Amino acid sequence: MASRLADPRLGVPRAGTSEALAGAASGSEVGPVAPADPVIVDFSSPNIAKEMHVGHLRSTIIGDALARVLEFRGHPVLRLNHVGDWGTQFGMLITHLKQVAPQALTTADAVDLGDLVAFYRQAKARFDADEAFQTTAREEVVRLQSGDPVSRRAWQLLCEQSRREFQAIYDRLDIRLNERGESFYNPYLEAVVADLDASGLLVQDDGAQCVFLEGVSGKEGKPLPVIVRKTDGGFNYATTDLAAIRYRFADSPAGDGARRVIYVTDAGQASHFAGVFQVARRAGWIPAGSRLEHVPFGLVQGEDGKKLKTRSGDTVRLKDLLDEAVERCEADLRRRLAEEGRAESEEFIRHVATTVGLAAVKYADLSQNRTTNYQFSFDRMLALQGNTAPYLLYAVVRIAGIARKGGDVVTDSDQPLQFSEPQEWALVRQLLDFDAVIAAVEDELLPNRLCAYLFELSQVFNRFYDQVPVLKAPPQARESRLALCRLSADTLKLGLGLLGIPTLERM
RNA sequence: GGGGCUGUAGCUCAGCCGGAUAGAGCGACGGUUUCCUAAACCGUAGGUCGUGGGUUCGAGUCCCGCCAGCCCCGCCA
Repeated sequence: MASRLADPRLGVPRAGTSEALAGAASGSEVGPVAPADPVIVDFSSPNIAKEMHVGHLRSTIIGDALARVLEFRGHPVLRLNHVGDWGTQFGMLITHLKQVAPQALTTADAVDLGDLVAFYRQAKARFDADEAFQTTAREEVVRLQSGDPVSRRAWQLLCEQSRREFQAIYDRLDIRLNERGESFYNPYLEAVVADLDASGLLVQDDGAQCVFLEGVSGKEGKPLPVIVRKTDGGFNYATTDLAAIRYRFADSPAGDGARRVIYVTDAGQASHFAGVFQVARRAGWIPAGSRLEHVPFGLVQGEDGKKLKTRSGDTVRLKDLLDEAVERCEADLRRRLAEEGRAESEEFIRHVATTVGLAAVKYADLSQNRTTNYQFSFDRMLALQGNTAPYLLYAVVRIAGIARKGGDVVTDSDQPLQFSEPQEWALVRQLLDFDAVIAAVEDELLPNRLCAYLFELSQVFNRFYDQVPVLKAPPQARESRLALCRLSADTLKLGLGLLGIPTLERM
């Protein structure tokens, strides 16, 4: 306990160092310290010219939390936003815009993202219905991919427009990401196919170039192919994903030199990644001892158990969803303040509502085992009791209240800590589990384990708070209890921080 | 047709790679406030772990069959 109080890392060893000794001294059993291998977390990944929706929310929140945990453990983490900024869709969109809104392709800010989404929809409809349009669109893709300046400029404008919109969301959620879209891998696609050919994996089938998968059979018992070059000579997303894997594991400067690559996408892509991973492995692109992992998550469903939609049947925009969470939170806070006769500044109310609202959205998502579908409910996530963000944040607030009224805790007190009550021991036991939980999350990539731990910690703390006096305790017990409070607060703040959730002093 | 995921209390979910009487929250019912924010705490009721077999000293957990829901399956990403 004493060593934890003096340790800003709360007993979690940093990978690749000998801090495991410190962990052992405090009685933890984290096991051998992993080397500080470079890790890539590929997450969020929205598509240009489309709006972010709840599907991106899960990837963004889970990916960010995993990246934070891995960073905290001492790994150099590259957070990659593999945005959909390449491919047939741009042929469609640019062709359509050239005809109906050419200014959008030459002038910045001529259209906003909402317009783009509408244009995209129109373009897609024409593409599906009109063969001539389809041909023109495909030609446009070829022009873009071969670097035609007019196409290139149009593409850049579209990307910038979308990028600003995405960034607003990321800023709001405090998410750091490096954009490296599909287009980045364009120069490597030829080499990928050449490599596969050289290793004898490439097979010409039905006009397309494929690699046939081992152990996976499709219709009529034929092996399932991964198509890396289409009949028309173009590449597709599998080629891009392969190029990305190859680049990410390749040593610098021709690559990222990663030793663990993590993809946070919906579970629907599981078989796609399984196929692509197998091809990459057989091509010899994955160094021995490296980990290549798909971190799948389930669908976000409405309370009816179906895919989440607005009342009018549209997909829910992420921005609207976050707004509503904050608005509901603010309304609830104002009602509560009125009931309690508390007067708080507008700034306080806005700050608390924003923090709690966004925390609730994040926590609701992270606290579930990601592999299952997840039922989205404002009422449940904003509930003040139960396994929710407000409950955890409230525990932190209670401790802050003690600190305000009880002064500072002496960090290097000569007095040995003394505990007598079962509630104290329960809290001690829970606090000492923190490092093992972090190690488990690092290994299993399941943020809900950390959530469950923090919820239990809050419960144990609330019991302690309710049943054991702190400030009114006799001097020696008081010091020990204040130390428990401080370590509880530190653990909650650090743990929530690793989930991307900031805490409050008052709420 | 092939493959994947899921099925645990009325509801939403845990259950950490088999180990003791299956856990939590919500909801229901009943309590607690001259005291550090009651956004809390305490208690009661509620489950043949989808189903049928098998492996094991021991299965919610592993294997097989079946049923139900969702998702994926050659040139979209």
